[in-house]
This record gives sequence, structure tokens and C-alpha cells, in this order.
Amino acid sequence: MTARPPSRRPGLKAVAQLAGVSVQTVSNVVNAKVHEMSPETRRRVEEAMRELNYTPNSQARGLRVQKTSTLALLLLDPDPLYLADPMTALIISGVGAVAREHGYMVLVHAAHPNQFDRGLFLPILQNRADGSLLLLSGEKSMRRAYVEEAAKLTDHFVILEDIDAPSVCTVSADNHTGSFELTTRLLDAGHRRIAFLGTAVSWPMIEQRFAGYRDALDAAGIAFDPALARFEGEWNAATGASMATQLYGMKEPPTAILAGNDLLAIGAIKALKSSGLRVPEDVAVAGFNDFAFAEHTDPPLTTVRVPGFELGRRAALRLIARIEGTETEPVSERLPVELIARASA
Amino acid sequence: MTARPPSRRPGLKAVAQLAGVSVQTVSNVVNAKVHEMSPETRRRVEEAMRELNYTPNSQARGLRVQKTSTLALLLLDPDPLYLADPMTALIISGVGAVAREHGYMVLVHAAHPNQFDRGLFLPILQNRADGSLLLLSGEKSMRRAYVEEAAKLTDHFVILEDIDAPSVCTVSADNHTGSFELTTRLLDAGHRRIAFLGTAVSWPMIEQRFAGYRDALDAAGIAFDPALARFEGEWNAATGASMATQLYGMKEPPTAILAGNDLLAIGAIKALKSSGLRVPEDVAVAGFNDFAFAEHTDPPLTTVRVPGFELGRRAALRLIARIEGTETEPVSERLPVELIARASA
DNA sequence: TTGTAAGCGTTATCAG
DNA sequence: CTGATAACGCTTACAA
Repeated sequence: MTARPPSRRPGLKAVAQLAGVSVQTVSNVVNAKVHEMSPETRRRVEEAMRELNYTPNSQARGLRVQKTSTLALLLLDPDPLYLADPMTALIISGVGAVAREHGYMVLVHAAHPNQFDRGLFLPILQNRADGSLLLLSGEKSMRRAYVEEAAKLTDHFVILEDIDAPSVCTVSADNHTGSFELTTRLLDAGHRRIAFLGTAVSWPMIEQRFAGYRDALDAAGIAFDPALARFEGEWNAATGASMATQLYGMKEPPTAILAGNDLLAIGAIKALKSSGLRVPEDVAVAGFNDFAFAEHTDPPLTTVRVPGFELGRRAALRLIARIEGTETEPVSERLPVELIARASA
Repeated sequence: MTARPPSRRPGLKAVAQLAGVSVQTVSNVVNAKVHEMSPETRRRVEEAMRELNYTPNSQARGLRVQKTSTLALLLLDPDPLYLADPMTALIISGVGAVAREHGYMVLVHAAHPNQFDRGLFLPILQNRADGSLLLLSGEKSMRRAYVEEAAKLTDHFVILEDIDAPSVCTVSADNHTGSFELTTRLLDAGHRRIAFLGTAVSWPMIEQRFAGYRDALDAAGIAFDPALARFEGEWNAATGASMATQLYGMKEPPTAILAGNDLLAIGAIKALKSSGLRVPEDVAVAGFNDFAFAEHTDPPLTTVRVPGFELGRRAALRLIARIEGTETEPVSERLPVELIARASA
């Protein structure tokens, strides 16, 4: 058996021929301009379309009308497993759901955050998408550069980050408040030395969580000890374990750990337990995101639920509104998060 | 401030004009047919391209050469959170990595498995992609119908399932062997009543794991007890917990549980523990997939690691080979899995 | 080596 | 209400 090339699908012309009308008429049927023809003609055309299994060629149509009906999801992620982070996966799912409802497709494209790479915008530059959703990691200045580049190309983009720029659309979760509340909870429980764990590569979410943590400390009049804040490795349990181990090698170790993400938290818990410490009796540990497993760790993880799916949904809705001109003013939307108090902290 | 439409980007014509050459020459430069012109001309053209930030319009080019340089990832998933399953996310990441290396983009499109929906193939029907990767769930007959439909449209597709059809390309993990080994391990530990947990919606992976389980029982001469096999709900911990609870309400409960996926497993463990049973002393529990958290549950989860990223990679490589005509014979590839023995079973 | 013209499948314009 | 024709941006003959 030998590979068969993709069979050329029938075009408007073929349908027109079969129905005995002009291509224009067929186009009208396709585009539901049905009032411009006799019912009989319409019926014949529709039958011909069915018979040939006709589907419009979106490249041709797009070329003509300058529209792709595609949303680009642009990711800046250090990890080739860019979707390994469940939060990213949830966001994409949300985007996908809205896209489908509105007749759009989703193109996923990623680049590495190490150096500025204009290639991230290839889907836009090559006219493959009508707009884009930006999910960025890396240094703040780098992220800024990407946002500026995006703005240069088109207004049709939404940033999944609570960036401080009035002229762009943003959709984000209120990580600052979530972190503030979580830290306050720890302070209320009597903790005074609270550590914070983040990743080496900067993420907007992490920055805000860190800021919320510091603000809560300030509000309680507790001095921030830089030795208790660690930013290493990536979003995984091993990193969390290693940072926790370091912290508990200190002369004056923390009594609580706020991990920037549930994966870091479970790694920390594991490391602590294997050093003979009890959670939460000896050390309280809290995470972020409320991943599926958080309820089932031992002890169950106290964390902050971030509405990833909803984040993706809202961002996609905003983007489509921009594309279709329904909404012209840039809007910044911040979704509430929810403190999930379980046993670990 | 009011929304600015996407600024029309410069075309070949604009570049040609600026460089003082014909569009043809510019096209030659773009397509690296550099031997067909003087170095000086080439330099001028390249400078003009840089100056205008020229990028080829892929719709126009695609229309002309009948190519999109896009791979469609087609998912049949009951869950709107279709990417919530980390395995799917890993596969997509692998596809994305290969796609980028080879100059392709990835279009993700999903449909529900309840009833046959030709719309799953929209990316192909509308000429948005050069080929597709099929990740299907649902009844076997339904999956078969999709495969047949795909085959009708083009040879350019790869199925992420070990389907028994000689004329199609497939890339899969050896779930059967993994499950066989895991079950054998339980049998070797003396277990005779081993339960199996799956989801309500049928998945190829689950079917093969179930088959491996049954074959291992057969090989050991243990009769299969249908009361010990449950297929309910979706891929989440709550489902696992509910099925485990049911099983331990039986007169003659199992002594071991083989969960079709780690999420089901942690749910089961939680339910068992809260009924006062100890894992693994009273009940052994094993999962599948080796998700990031598996190492950090209590007790650490015995499971089978499935190379999701690699699965995506290989499938994408195969698909690109088909598209580019490098490989014409259909190939079936089955990747090895790895038994990860930890404390839970 | 470079330029000109046709056509990919569609929609928009405008005349019948 | 219908049909011919041009144009979207590009590549591929073919002609200069």
C-alpha cells in the first residue's frame, strides 16, 4: 500500500456545476444570503453541497476577507513540557471551549523566555490568526517587551497577566489577595517565620503571590527576612523538596512555608516528613492552585484555588469581542480566587 | 482610546517596490532560491524585507501551494476540561515540540464522543491543516467510525491508539504489557482478589490496561470476577473514591486495587484510609501514568510510567513524514512503559 | 537574471 | 434574483 495524497476537495465551482448555477449563487447559499435567490435554486445548491460533501476552504476565504477565525494562544515557557503545568492546561481548555462556541479554532504556539524572540508572534505575522492570547513567563522587562511588540502588530490581543498598562486588555486571577489571605491565615495561627518558595524563572503569578505575602507581613508588622524567600528550579516537586531541605538546614528555620504552587508544596512536605518533621504540627505548608491532587495529599493541602478554566474562557471572550469589534475599550478583568483551608496549614 | 484594526502588513509587492525589483525576485529570495539572482539584488531585497518587517502571508501561500504547515490535533473527549488530563497535556507538548522544530504550527480541536460528529475533522475539511493526530475516547465502534472517516479524507493522519488496522499509522504506549506486569506483581505478592477501576467513557488506554489485567489473571489461573471491575465517572479522584467505597462494601472485598489512572488511585486511597484501612497493609493500590504527584502521595504510589511527551513526539514525527512523503508505508509504533514500584502496592 | 501573467478558492461589485 | 469579473497575496510557468 502506498500513501495517497490528500484528495483535493470539491470547491465552489464543482458545486455550482453540479447544481447548474454560478459560483456566486453557491457562495450566497454558504453565507446564508438566502433571500437573494429562489427557494428552488437554494434547494438544488444545498443538495449539491451535501452530495459533494462540500466545506468552504478557509484559506481562500480568509485570504479574501482577511480573517482566519483562529485564535492564537502564545506561550512563553522555559519548559518544553509547556503544558505540563495543569494551570496552563486549564487555561487552554477554557480558551478552546469558548473558541468552539464562537466558531473559532485555536492555534497553540510557544517560545522560550531566555531571549526575545519575535517568532512568538509568527501566527499573527503570517496571518494565521485574528488575535492572540499571551501567557508569558520570564523577567518583567522581557514580558514588557513582548507586550509592546504585540501592541505594535495589532490591538487584537489579551494578556493573561495583571499587567499595569491601561491600554491593553488583561484577564488575571487575584493572586495578590489570595496570597495575602493565605499569609494572614498563617500569621493568625501564630507563625512569625514564614518562608516563600518560587521558581527560578519569574512568572507573573509568582510575583503577585510574593507581593501579597510581603504585604501581609508588612500589615502585621513582621519584618521580611530575605533568607526565607527562595526562587529556584521549576514547577516541580523535586524543586520544592530541595528548597525545603535548605530552609530546614538554617539555624533559625521557618515554622511555615508558603509554596508558590501545589507541586512545590508537595515536594516540600515530602522532604520535611522524611526529615522527621510533622506537617502541620512542626511546620505548616500551604500551596497555590488547588490542583486535582491537593485534596488527597497527606495531610490534605491548604491552598488557593485559581479558576484556570474560567480565566481561559474570559480571556477568549474578551479577545473575540475585540476581534469582532463588539468591545473597543481595553478592559482589565481580575477574577477572584478562593482560599481552600485543609489540614496542612 | 479606540480599537485599531490589525494594520495591514506589507506584502511581496511592497517589498518589491521598495527594493526596486519585481515580486518574483522577492519571492525567490524568500524561498531561498538565491542562486537565481545577483548578490547585490539579493542584498537589496533582504534589506527591504527587514525594513518593512515583511513576513509571508501563509494563507496566500497555502492557497497557492496547497499546504498549511499546520498539524491538527483532534481530540474526542467527554470533558470540556479536555486538557485537564495531564497525559493529554504531555502528548500535546510533545507534538508542539516536534512541530516547532519542523516549521509546523499546531491547531487543537475537540469534539464530544457522545455521537458521531463530522465536525471533528473541520480543520482538515476546511484546509486548515496538512494532517491530523487523533486522540480518541468513547466506544470502540465509535472510534472506528472516526478512523474510517479520517481515512476517507486523507492518508495524512496518525492515531494515538494501538488500533488493529494494518493500513493506518499508529503510535501508542504498551499499556497491555504495563498492566500485565503490574497485575503480576500483585499476584506475586499473594493477592487473589484484585479489583480494576476504569471510567464510564471507554478509552483505548483503559481497554488495554483492562485486557492486560485479565490476561495476567488468566496466566495465573485466577478466575476473573466481574464484580471486581468497575467503570464509572471520569478521570478524577472523587470517582476513584466512590468506586473504592463500593468495593469495600462487598461481602468479599478485594485485597488489591488496580486503578486505571493515578487520579482514580489517589481517590481510592483516600476513601480506604478514611474507612480505617491501611495501604498497603490491608489493601494494595496501584495506579497508571506516574503523574507528577504520584511520588508524593501517602503512601507513594506504585504505578506505570507512560511516556506521554514521547508519544506526542513520535506521532508528530510520523505525521510529518507522511505529509512530506518521506514515509509512505503505514507504521505502527508501540512505546515501552515502565513499572514504577513504590510503597502503595 | 529579471519581469509578466495566470491561477489557487473565495467574496464583492456591478451589470443583466 | 442571477452571473460574469476582479481582487485578496502568493508561486509557478514562461517570456524577455
